[in-house]
Amino acid sequence: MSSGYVTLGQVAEAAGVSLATASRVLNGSTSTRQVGEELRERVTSSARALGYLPNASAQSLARNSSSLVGLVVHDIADPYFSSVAAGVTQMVEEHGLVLVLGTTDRAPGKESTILAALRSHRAKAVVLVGSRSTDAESTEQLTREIEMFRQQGGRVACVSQPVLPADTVCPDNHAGAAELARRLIEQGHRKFALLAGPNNLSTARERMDGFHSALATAGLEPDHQDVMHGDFTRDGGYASTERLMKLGTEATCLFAVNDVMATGAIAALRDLGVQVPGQLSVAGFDDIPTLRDLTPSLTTVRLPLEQMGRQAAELVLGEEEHDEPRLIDVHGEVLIRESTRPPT
Amino acid sequence: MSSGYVTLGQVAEAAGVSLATASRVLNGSTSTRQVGEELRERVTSSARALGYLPNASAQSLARNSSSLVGLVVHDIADPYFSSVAAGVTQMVEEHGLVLVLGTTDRAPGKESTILAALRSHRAKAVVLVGSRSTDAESTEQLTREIEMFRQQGGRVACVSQPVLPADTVCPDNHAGAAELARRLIEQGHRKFALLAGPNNLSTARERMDGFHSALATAGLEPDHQDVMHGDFTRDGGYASTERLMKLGTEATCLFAVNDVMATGAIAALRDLGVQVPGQLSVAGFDDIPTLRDLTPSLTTVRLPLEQMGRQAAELVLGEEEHDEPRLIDVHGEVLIRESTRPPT
DNA sequence: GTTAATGTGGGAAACGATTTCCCATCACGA
DNA sequence: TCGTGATGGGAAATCGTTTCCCACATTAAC
Repeated sequence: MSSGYVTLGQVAEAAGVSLATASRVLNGSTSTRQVGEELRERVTSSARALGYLPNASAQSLARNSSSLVGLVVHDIADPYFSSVAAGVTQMVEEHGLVLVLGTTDRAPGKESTILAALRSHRAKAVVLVGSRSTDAESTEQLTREIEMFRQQGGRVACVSQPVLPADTVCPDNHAGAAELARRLIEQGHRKFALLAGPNNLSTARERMDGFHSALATAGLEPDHQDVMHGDFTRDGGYASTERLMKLGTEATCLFAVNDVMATGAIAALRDLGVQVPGQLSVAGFDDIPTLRDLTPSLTTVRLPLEQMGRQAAELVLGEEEHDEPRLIDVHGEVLIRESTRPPT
Repeated sequence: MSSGYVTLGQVAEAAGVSLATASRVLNGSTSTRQVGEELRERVTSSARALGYLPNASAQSLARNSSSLVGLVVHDIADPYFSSVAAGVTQMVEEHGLVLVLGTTDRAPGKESTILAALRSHRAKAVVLVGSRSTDAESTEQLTREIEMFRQQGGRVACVSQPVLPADTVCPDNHAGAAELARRLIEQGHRKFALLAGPNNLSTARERMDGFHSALATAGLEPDHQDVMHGDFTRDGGYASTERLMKLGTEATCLFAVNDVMATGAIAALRDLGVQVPGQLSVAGFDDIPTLRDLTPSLTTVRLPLEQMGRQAAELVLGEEEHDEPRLIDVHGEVLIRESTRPPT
């Protein structure tokens, strides 16, 4: 008591039963095994009396599986990730499991490191969020790591990473961006500037491609559009926009491939004295909840971020063990708001 | 190999040494024990060759301590918490440890549950973030749980929870709010409306008290100010503001005790057709990074959220074991921006 | 009235590491 | 040559649970 730990042995002793019996009782009846009503009562009551708390490490060791579930994101302060994380967290706790959060800081090898740690802890499952750079070497390493994780009985799901061999919840970036482009063209825009993010990120690339393909369909020459690459962050958007404006552009509408960059773009334009949407329209992608109160409100493509997190978690926490990877397609809804308007 | 696991025993066998020696090598020499250079080499190389990954559960069991560090927040999607979380995460990973994230959803008993789970996992430390309701019963239970956590060798730090018996990183809410009030009075405001949040939350209460005390000092009657209580969320701020305006107020400035509520307030005012700051000034508290691009930009009190997270983590991950709780006071910097201006 | 089937409980071997003893071996000085 | 340390390495206990397997009843079946 003084030193802190109450073991199952002590509970068993106090209840006058064997270790095995005590374990059986506390595990909520191991399958078909029955334990007498009276003994069951004796065990539970002395467990409660002693304040017994099972040693999770010992359980994991014996069962060769823990109650840990991993979640890997690039940056938890980024509202995109924290929204998805909220969904994942919710489901994980609902299942009575414990969430382990790993952040990569967008460093290439970090995911593998985190996955190894989860493997070492015998984690039940892991949810990988966010498109990664398509760097061949680290992708290969990650794939290997995922394979090992699976072999150890762990389950893997991804959000927005269609490349990886695992269950995936993925927004239809291409269609969403294309639809957005159509709507903007409908508004009268003909010349666009694109804040494209890092060009080796699948998400960024898909959104750009979708946008471009809609332009092509409308008979507009994608090649004539200005494209700026930069960080997927608010500051990245700010910097890219500054660069863009310094270079000069004829665009009447700026499409940032995510809301966070669009926010940076609007800030940059304000600092440069460019009216939004008066002189330049701005559109984003994601519909980040925290950014919904921006003025002007962002025209964007709404993604159910939290729900995507929940779905991904369900994919790995659910009963059924599928053998081939499942893909949940998420539809994005175009929202035309104040930040875009027909060009003058 | 096929079934997935490589144990230390296999590594030892491959290297032709005993389990003990292999362990000593891989633990980086247990204190004074030396292992021959040649053997050391043989062990590490066959560990690498076999792809040995220590079983964290087994290690925890043997050492009676794991590499897990807990972080408890109310809601990870709330940018206040995700900012602090980013700081904590950073330090935890820097120390080569693994972060466990628990969220309470603002439910009273949840923290204790999470703490018990961490105890069960023999977590090294835990950081508790966010003021809790001053509900006597659950506070007592939490205090007990913290005490047990400590007895098991775990360390505890809090952010913004000055009540609890543990190392704490706490903003000086009173002083910050008071300073803000002074600056607003300086601008010419005399009549304020307060969005106070839940009135049993220490943070909300302190900020309100600080604000009020500055008013009193300035010879203004705090009692004459309008006060609205409500959720600490964006929607809570929105709802409270609607109520406030419906009731009517003579205030020229609205102080929301956090930025998230202030954002809701501005949204509500916009929907009601009230100009900010033209007809009504609005001020917040925290300086949430994601909300810095709001228009009008928020007058607020800047808190170094991420740094606070880092400091809390350091408190509990650092070398020295202090016996009496330390308190790190965080100063908030008043930022007068666009959302407030002298009343007309 | 034996035998089989069933239901209950305990004993003891895992699980995979760490760590404490204890035993070789070797070198060195007396 | 014989202690006497020092040094490197192995055997085994230990951590707290789970679980396989066996023993003993009690009852059912033939």
